[in-house]
Amino acid sequence: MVTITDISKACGVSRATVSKALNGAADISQETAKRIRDTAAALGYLPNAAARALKLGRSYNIGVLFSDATGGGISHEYFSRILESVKAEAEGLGYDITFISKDLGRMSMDYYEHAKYRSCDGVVIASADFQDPAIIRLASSEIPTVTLDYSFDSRSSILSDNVRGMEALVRFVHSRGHRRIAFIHGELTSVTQKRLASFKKTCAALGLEIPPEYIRPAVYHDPRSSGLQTRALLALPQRPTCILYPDDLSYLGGMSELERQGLSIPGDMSVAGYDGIPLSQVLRPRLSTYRQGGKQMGRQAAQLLIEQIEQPETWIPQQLTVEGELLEGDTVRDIRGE
Amino acid sequence: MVTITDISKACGVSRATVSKALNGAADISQETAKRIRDTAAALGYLPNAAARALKLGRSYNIGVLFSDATGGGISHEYFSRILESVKAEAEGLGYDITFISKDLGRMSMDYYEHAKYRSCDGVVIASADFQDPAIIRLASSEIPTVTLDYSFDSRSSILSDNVRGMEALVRFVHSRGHRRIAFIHGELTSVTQKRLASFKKTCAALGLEIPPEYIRPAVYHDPRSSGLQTRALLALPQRPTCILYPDDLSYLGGMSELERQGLSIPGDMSVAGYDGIPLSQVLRPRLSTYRQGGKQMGRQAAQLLIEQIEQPETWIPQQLTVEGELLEGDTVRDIRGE
DNA sequence: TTGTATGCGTTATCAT
DNA sequence: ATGATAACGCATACAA
Repeated sequence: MVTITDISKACGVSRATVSKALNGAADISQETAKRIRDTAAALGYLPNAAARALKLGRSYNIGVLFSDATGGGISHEYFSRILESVKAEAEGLGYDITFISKDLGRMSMDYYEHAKYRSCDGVVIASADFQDPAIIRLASSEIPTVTLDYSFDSRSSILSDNVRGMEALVRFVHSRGHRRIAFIHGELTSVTQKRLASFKKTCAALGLEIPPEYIRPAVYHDPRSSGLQTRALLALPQRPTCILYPDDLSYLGGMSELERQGLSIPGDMSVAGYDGIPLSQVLRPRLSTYRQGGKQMGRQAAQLLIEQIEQPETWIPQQLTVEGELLEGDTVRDIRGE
Repeated sequence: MVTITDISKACGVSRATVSKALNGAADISQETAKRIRDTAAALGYLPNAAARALKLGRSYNIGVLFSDATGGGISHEYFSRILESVKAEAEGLGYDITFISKDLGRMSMDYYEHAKYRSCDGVVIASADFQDPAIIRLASSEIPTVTLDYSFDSRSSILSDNVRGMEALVRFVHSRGHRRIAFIHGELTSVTQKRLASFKKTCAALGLEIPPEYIRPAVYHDPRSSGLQTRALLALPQRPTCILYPDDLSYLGGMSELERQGLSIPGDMSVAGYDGIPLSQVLRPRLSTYRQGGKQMGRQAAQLLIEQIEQPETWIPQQLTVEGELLEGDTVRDIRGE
């Protein structure tokens, strides 16, 4: 391994001089600096991140936290998109990324400890149970964090615009003549609460009376639970004409149930999802859904985090909202005039 | 930050003693060791990975390389599945994972330099252009590597069984009565060569004559190019009755083209994909395809790599083959007797 | 403009 | 069984 010591010997200068030259310090003569840089390149010198981290207390490494417990594993398209954009943005700014998890090998650590152990300069909390004490500990610590789809007090966060998204969906469905709209929602997180409130508010604004049995609880990204709720909705004396699902993946459970009962989409039942993952647009009929700007969310998260890391003095917590886009798709039938 | 120095003061012993006790050295008395461990826990001590890496030359960190140039970005289901299982297995064995890329911030590095810079103990090369000199440099270096779906000489690798997979597909299609089978293949990588050879060999074994214009080049994970090749196949005087696609995602391009021409699947044209990603089984009709054991491949890759890292003496390069599974799906029509 | 000295937190070697 | 010491590679305060 080539170190600054090797370079200093080769150049006949001290290690301090080499270090300064390599870091572009002002108090090194042009020629010396050039000579040093040239031999560094010739020797194939690479800085040692560990030594630097030890010395500086800065690792140029940011943690990314995907807790699979919530079903938000990396392999879900929505999250892998976010991961990809966080990675791209962070790398562009000179930061590597490392996954933060519980329990590394036989050491048992919580998230905060893991991040500390790796001297992460900050952590993007991309998907997690925000009630988990371990998450709260991390978000309350001195480590800079940015959360996605949840806001901790005095912390930065990137929020998908759930209120507007749900409103757009309901208005769209309504515009196609639907009046009996059911909503299968996910676990009662803050995201769900926003969507629920927006659903009710928009329905009220449109003069729709939604019977309580049209609003049903399920689990995000779990087709099975949404399938069961679909069955329950179909068993009602007065069926809805359209069902909104917690997310695109959950819709697949509903799709199976409708298939099983021989009902066609959207002929016999209109449906809509949420997320707008690529999968949804590959289905036939194309799913009506609301696309969340995952890519932009990831980028912004990385930017906000690194900004906080690099300018801690002037930093102020921010809640950024990223807008999505209605994908009309083909699963909401126009029933006006029927 | 709590360091071993703090513990040594609290316990009235030397730092060396603390270090030994914490690492379970034999030459520390039971009671001292216990006292040290207890106060370490009480003080909330965490080892510092950077210091340890600097001292030991081991980082307990492994790199994962997904070069997006090949279109194998993390957000592709096949790769995100692999990433997830590499991560899970590595973490279970006490290793963190870091993405290895070219060009971190304004430093320009190649893959090898990036891995060195972060003192990675090893690298899983999950998706890459294996002709890229930068990849070759990494795989020829002193850093332990495991490649997926490609073998470098004297290196470990995990291979999906492409020969058997293609054979299974062709035999399945043949068993349904198809004799005019077209194959749209990806770029000419070693994987493609195996699939192509297996395709031809199996066809020959079955007594099928495949005209050269039935074998067409496209690009992996690129629906567009497969769509164009589909169009070309449909324009032939003698159309095939079944088209094999480079992968499930590429099939989507073919699907669109068939839709556009008003052809039904599998009524007017039978098709099959490759990979068996979850998406393929959510489509209607369900795609006939061959599922690659991504999860197992990731696990094995991590195991093989860490084995090599931890027992460099007894290590021998291995090529492990992971078998997949035929998913019959509903896109290959039974045309026997027509 | 350059060099000297020191320490970041850890572990390994060698004394005691 | 325990401790003193040095070293890993780097950056910085300070001296020259």
